[in-house]
Amino acid sequence: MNPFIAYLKQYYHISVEAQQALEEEISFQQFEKDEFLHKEGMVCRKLYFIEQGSVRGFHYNDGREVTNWFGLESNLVTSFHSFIDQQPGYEYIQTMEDSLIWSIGRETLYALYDQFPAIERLGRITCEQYYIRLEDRYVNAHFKTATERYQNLLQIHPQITQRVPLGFIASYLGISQETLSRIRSKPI
Amino acid sequence: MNPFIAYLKQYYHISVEAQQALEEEISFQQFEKDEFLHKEGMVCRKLYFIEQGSVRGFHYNDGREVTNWFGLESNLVTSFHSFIDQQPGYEYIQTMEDSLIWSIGRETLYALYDQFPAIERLGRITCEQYYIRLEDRYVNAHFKTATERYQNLLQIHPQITQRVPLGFIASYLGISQETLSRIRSKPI
DNA sequence: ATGCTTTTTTGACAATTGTCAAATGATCCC
DNA sequence: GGGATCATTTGACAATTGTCAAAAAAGCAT
Repeated sequence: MNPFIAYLKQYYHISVEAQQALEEEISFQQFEKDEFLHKEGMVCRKLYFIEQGSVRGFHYNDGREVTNWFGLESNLVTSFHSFIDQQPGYEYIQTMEDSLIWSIGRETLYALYDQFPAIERLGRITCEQYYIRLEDRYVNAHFKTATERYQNLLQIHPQITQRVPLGFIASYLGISQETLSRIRSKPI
Repeated sequence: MNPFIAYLKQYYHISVEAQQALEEEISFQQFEKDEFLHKEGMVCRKLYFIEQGSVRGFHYNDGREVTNWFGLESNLVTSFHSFIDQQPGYEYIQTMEDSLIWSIGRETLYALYDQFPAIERLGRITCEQYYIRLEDRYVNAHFKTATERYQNLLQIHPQITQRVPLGFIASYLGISQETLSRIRSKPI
């Protein structure tokens, strides 16, 4: 089965018809490392599903790149604010490795919401689940020390340090690269 | 019109039938300052709408209270993680002022989702909008300096310093009360 | 392998913020 | 009104983290 559909079905069961309709509307693309899925100033029209590989969302803050989130295998990603309100945003989405990625257009998705309440339910449920994740991320980022945040990240994504440059991770954790390097070299 | 319903209708138009069904299911309650809407270890079964007053969400971190969010007039609030997954959580919700608050039960809301796709759409849309707010909050909290975060808060909620103790605000901003006091006393 | 580029580490110092303690100011309640 | 409680400010110092600069290590292409 299509991995995107299989992923969605974890959250809520949908009818064969709804599933077929979805399947017809999603498209597949291969990306090389460092390609952009989305850029600042654009309106984001697609919701992506990472089958394999990894991407990051980042923006510029006082001329510096700030990595805001990572998307690994089996993650839905989009430039959320831009996608929902169909406004240009400040965010970039870029692959960090060669990646296999599925996507569905916003217009298409919304048409499916009209046609199949079960698909809209899926939309609601995944949004809720991603809200919870973001909230956890927020609490972790905002109220824990840099060392705790790093250890937390290692627990959730043990492979991440093998796959993602230190600078991106430091930026994601909200600390300088030098500080992260020192945290890593410190004895436990 | 009921202020809760009026608030929801900003996001998406619903039929008179759906509106009546909603109206029958919501209930009203007055709370005094410092009352709890929800406590750690409980499963949160209600979604609240603040007509007047203010509440905060907080939890304990190493024995210290940490204020995670504020809810003022015309805000939907709940202990999100607990409400969605119906699991006990670590969060408290407490009023900060005498408050007028509407609520709807989770079971009831989900029954309405089954009956009226338009209400489920409303659920999806509000979740999306609250996701966006949380993302903004995340970026602001994580990648800006304490002074910038404070000024940002003043811009969004100018009245907040008149209504909320400094300690809560400091905790919300992720800094110590003393640091916030010094930021405030500093010349612009 | 060799050089070239990128990434990571290290050092020295400065800036920011936290902590503890005490003083001041505000509010509540009887 | 006055004492108790709570909230805010201030000071001194310590801890954490950032910044800049340079060195070391790792990765990549030819």
